[in-house]
Amino acid sequence: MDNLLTINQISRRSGVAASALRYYEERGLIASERAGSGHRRFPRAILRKLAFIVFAQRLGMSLDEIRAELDKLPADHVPKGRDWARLSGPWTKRIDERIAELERLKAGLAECIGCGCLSLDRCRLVNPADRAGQLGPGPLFWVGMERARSRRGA
Amino acid sequence: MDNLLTINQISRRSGVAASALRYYEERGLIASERAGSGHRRFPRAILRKLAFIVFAQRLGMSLDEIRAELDKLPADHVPKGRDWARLSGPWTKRIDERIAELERLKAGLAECIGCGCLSLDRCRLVNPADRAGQLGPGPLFWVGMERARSRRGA
DNA sequence: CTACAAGTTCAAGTCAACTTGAGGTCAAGA
DNA sequence: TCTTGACCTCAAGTTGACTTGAACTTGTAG
Repeated sequence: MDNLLTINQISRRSGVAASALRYYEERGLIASERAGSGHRRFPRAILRKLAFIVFAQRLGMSLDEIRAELDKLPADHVPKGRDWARLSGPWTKRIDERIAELERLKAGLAECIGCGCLSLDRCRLVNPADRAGQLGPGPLFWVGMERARSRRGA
Repeated sequence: MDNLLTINQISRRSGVAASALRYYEERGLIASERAGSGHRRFPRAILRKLAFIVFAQRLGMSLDEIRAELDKLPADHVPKGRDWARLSGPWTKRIDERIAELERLKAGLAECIGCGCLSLDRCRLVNPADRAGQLGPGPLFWVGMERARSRRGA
């Protein structure tokens, strides 16, 4: 009934800490109205947005990236299924890439390490065409690679 | 021929920054002898160890975990293929879990978000049985979850 | 002999995503 | 009236994996 929820109600329902919610607001991922007292009031639809944020994080996206995605949502109405689907459609590719890397690593457990060829400069497994040209500062692997890629805008 | 390499030689051959190598040594992941000058000299076998470290990092392991694994290597001889294999064997499970999660997330892109059911408290996709009981400080997702799990020793 | 590159140590800085703490406001109940 | 509890802001702290900078030493080439 009550369409506006307090920060702790949202926190409980979403599993996201109140401090994190404030942080998300500060970073522009979510917005809130204010009660007369200055307390935040969130529309129920924020829960769906939070679900999206959590989801995207599990895919390894940074908050900046997520904000950019959320900015694509229509401002004139509460986003519906098709709006969300438009955002998340392209992610399938991302997930597939990640799965592919894992499969490669898994294969390497049997092949590469087992057979004894494991060597940084020769092994196609450990050095899959991108370790040579380092990106940002320091070795950025795994999720790190993802982040570096997006920080540079690719 | 020369069996001992300088830190920059190792850095070049491994793609791991010299500063990172010093850091790894400080953290006990690798060891070095010293030349009369006080400069580090690494045996060539260190390259294999570094390959392992890089590999493990791409699997989302922390340096502490990796060190623990490396400590299981025999001290009485340069580790061979079977030694490495014994370490990395159990990881297949880990990788499979990760792949499974990705598959689940991928399925959710079509199902959950598309159909409009996306909701933190109801969705089996976003809330796969562990978001309720939070672990460490703050939301630890994705790799974060992995780390948290191991930090707590499970 | 003098550069200069390559190495050393140690302390401090970086980044993301939060958390924690101090200090303050406000409304409702005993 | 007093207290409790929920909320606020703002600054500073946390974690992991490094990087960067300052100040210094060594080995080698010209």
